Amino acid sequence: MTDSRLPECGVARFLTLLNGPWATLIVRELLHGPHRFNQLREALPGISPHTLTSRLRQFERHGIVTRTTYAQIPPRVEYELTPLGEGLRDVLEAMGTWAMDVPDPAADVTV
Amino acid sequence: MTDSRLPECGVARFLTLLNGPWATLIVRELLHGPHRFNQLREALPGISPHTLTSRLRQFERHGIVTRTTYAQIPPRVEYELTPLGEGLRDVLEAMGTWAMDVPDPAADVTV
DNA sequence: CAGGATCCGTTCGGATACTG
DNA sequence: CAGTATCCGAACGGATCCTG
Repeated sequence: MTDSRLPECGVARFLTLLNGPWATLIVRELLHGPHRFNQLREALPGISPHTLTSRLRQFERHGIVTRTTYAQIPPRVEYELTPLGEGLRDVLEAMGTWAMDVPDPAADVTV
Repeated sequence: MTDSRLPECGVARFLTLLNGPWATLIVRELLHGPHRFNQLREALPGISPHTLTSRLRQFERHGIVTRTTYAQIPPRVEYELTPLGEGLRDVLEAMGTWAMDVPDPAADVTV
């Protein structure tokens, strides 16, 4: 579908910005404050460095997070939400509270 | 990652319920009222019947939409949001309004 | 410690053709 | 009209190894 899906729709834009299952999870973690790379890895069990880097870089490009490097040995890099990224707090909260009200259908074979 | 990602987190649950780029778009369309199958197809340029059926069926299982069949020729089937699905209105709106405030970075090669 | 490079598997979705 | 069946391609993510 490339990206031709209803561009006038904010929801579609949101999905482009936070695509992939890990995106929102990472943001959610950053809502707790600045994190270092490995801090995020520990907070997100199962995520690979590849994926984490990928999402983080994308967030940078969109101005959702900032990357701060401290020139020291060993290296230290911190990721922090920008005010724009902070704005996601209410959105993620809305998503979360809604989802928790959905009963569990138990079986979910999907497709 | 299967599904072992922070089950206690509502956001993760949300992503499981509305997975895939089309999911939220379909719900958004249904917020305008009941739709027939082909009505949704027309409203969502580019979606394939395969995908649409897949998402719709998933929504049914989760109690987000209802499927009503009218025994007539030609067949007539209507999809409608349940009260649970209606609850997504505020969530999608929050997503949309946030996303529209994000400036366009122009280049977005992703990964 | 932070992350780039590769290779590969899974999933989601598109295309097409065919039914009740 | 409203799907279903099949095949296939693209994207996202995991695993592993290596580097500044």
